[in-house]
Amino acid sequence: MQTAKIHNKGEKTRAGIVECAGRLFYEHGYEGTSFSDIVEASGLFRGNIYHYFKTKDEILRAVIEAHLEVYRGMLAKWDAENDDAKIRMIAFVDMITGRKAELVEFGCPIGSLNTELAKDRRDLQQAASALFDLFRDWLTDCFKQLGKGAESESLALHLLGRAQGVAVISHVYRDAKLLRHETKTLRDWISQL
Amino acid sequence: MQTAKIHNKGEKTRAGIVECAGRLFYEHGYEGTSFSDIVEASGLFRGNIYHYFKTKDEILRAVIEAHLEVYRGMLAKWDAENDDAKIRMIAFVDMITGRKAELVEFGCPIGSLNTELAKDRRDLQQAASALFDLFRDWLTDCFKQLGKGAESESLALHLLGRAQGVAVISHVYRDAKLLRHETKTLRDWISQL
DNA sequence: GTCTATATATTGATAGAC
DNA sequence: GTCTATCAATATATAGAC
Repeated sequence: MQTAKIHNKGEKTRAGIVECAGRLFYEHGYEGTSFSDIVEASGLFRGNIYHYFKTKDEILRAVIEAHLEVYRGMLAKWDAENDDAKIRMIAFVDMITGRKAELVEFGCPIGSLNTELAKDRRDLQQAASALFDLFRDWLTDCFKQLGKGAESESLALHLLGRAQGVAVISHVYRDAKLLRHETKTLRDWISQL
Repeated sequence: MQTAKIHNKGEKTRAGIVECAGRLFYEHGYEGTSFSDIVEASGLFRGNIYHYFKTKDEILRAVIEAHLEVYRGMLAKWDAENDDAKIRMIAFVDMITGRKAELVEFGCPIGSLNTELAKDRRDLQQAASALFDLFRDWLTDCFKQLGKGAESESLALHLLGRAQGVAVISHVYRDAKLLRHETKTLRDWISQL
């Protein structure tokens, strides 16, 4: 277990590397980002980064952990703000619309990472799939609260898949209007559940 | 324009390279496939492959062209076999179900290629998006025949996105049952149009 | 914990004999 | 058109001075 608070310069440096690498991995892909890219973007020295992470793979695992933490916070916030499961799921869709600029330019940070890693780095993809699990489980709880019982997980995966489809097609065509239209379709689907 | 018929040994060798590289690109990604991988898998020599293609990028462009040709044939077959647009679109969904084994293991050949190239090789992604265009235009025609008029293209992109979502989520979880369930949902959606 | 220099492997690509 | 040898650049990773 890692503390959220940063106590010394080392942890701050480490967190900086993770944030920097996370952005590069998202914008250029994991294999598309070289160690030297991380060196340049972070403003640190090679040896310095290797002091905190033994391998590039380890950096990615730390990035995934950091993302998990961010998304956990997001879900907790939505849970705290709304009792109604439908409104919570709408918040999920609104998050997609709210990030449309980056989604159109770089794709879904979770989906594109998993898709890349699934090709040749199944070990890392297993770690990255935890990001999907997080939303799948949260959505499953939402559907359960709507009385969907045993089909709740199936519905959660359906909605997750729909969201991925929206992200992929909007990204391929770099079309923010298409993303807006498709998320509207998703909101309508949730409303009429 | 390229002739479909192979007339001499050179064209046969070239076609072999394209087929071989296409399979490797699909299974391991474009960047995940090295030139040496193509050399080994094809059983040819480095210089021999460079005789037919000046760069690895050129091989990918030839692979995209070859895929376009295959899919054009598929669409023509569906058009020839069925007058009803709904049945033709069901054939599209059935194709997904029929290829579920490879989709679950390697993802959608069109979607995963575009997603990878969109990150750092926008020049190549532009070429790869023609594969999406092909299905988008064909589906648009189907919706027009169903009397959907001006919203036909929007519906085509919706269905294309849904199909991508099914592929991504089934691939991430390597779950053929999930793919079957989601394609059933797609068939139902088409039926009730 | 910071910084430099370097090792080793692999990448895509080229030259040129046959 | 076939095949070998090799290049230059880049990749990740390491050793070790400070």
